[in-house]
Amino acid sequence: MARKQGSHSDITGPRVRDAALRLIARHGYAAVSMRQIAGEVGVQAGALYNYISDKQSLLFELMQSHMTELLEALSYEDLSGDPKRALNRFTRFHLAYHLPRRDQVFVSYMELRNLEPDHFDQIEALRRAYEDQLEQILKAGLGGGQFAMQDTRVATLALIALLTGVTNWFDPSGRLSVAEVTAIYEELVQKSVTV
Amino acid sequence: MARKQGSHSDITGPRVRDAALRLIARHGYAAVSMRQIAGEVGVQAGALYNYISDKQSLLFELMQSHMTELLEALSYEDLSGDPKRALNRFTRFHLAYHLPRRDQVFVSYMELRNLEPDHFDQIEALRRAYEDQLEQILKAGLGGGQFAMQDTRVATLALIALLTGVTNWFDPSGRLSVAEVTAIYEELVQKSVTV
DNA sequence: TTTTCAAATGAACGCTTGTTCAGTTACATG
DNA sequence: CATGTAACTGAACAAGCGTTCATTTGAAAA
Repeated sequence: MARKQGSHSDITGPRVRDAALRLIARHGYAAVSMRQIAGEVGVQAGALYNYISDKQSLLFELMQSHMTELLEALSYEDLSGDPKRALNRFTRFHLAYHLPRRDQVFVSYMELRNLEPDHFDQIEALRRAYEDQLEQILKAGLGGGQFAMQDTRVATLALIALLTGVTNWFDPSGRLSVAEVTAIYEELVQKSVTV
Repeated sequence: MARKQGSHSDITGPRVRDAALRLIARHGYAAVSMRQIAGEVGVQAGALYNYISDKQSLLFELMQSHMTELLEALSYEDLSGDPKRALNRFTRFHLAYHLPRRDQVFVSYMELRNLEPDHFDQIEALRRAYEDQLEQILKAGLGGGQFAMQDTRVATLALIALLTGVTNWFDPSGRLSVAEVTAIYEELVQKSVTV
């Protein structure tokens, strides 16, 4: 067989990335074979190479697109003005963006060690840019007297770990809704740095 | 060659686990081969099977011993009495125990998905027991009026994520000492749940 | 209807994987 | 000094790996 109906390149391409993302999130980059990804898509392994250059690039592109899309989405948020309001906005944004994208988050945070050095550096730079946005808020609040903390950099990393950790346990069909979880995290975050 | 000097079984055994722990923490379970572990120890791959039954059991035993030792160490802490003091003690314990054991933490938190179902269940039960100790403190403080939070379970998971995240960035030769980092985290944790 | 070519197959490539095991070595014991 | 055996080697196994490529397919264009 070759292609079965119509033109496929604009359909199969995204399907390859979707399948790879899901499988890698579940089993890890090294544990997932190209043949598994191909099987999920419904093609032979060789066909994947019409859409990716190699396995390593596939991983990098998944992580890179997650990070750039995250940063772009954040850029639409208004984080100026009152630091308390900005911190709440950041918290809400982070949860709203990450909770529906648990596979992306998993891959982006767990597979860093499987990136080649220069791919790693690129992802790290994007992550750092994201963290810096939060740190700016904390610095503003510290300078303005609304916040109190011993170290804005450590507080930034601590709060991002706290916020991102939600993806490890949140169950959309569980006890709590996204709105309820968001309210809980908002309070924890707010209080942890407030005077 | 066979053995080179003296009896080795009580030396090589721990060396196998040490090498496996370090390599798996760096590269991931699926990415590390038995030959790499053997090479690190200085033996051939076949010799590993004098000390482990198979690769999967090796991973499980690494994670299990980390979790049981963690729980045993925690059992020596006095977490009764004033919830505020107990929470500070828990925070200090968590950091003091985890910071010098970054490889164990990495493996225990990242390789859960590579465990077979019943191994996974056993590790999850141990983790849950650890989390429950923190939740008891939060519940006591909530009942006693020292703490305020919307949900003790979510707060527990959030605080553990915050505390464990430190292992991802802490650098013993970096800007901050363990004592300084501990002080920073103590304040963040304390404030996040205080009335 | 014929031509064209994107999209896929499926076999093959050299290499690595976890694991087993007969054989070898060197130490401890009698 | 001889013997037993713990500790290890090194080869082998079948299976799977990422990747390449000549070939086939079938729908769209002429």
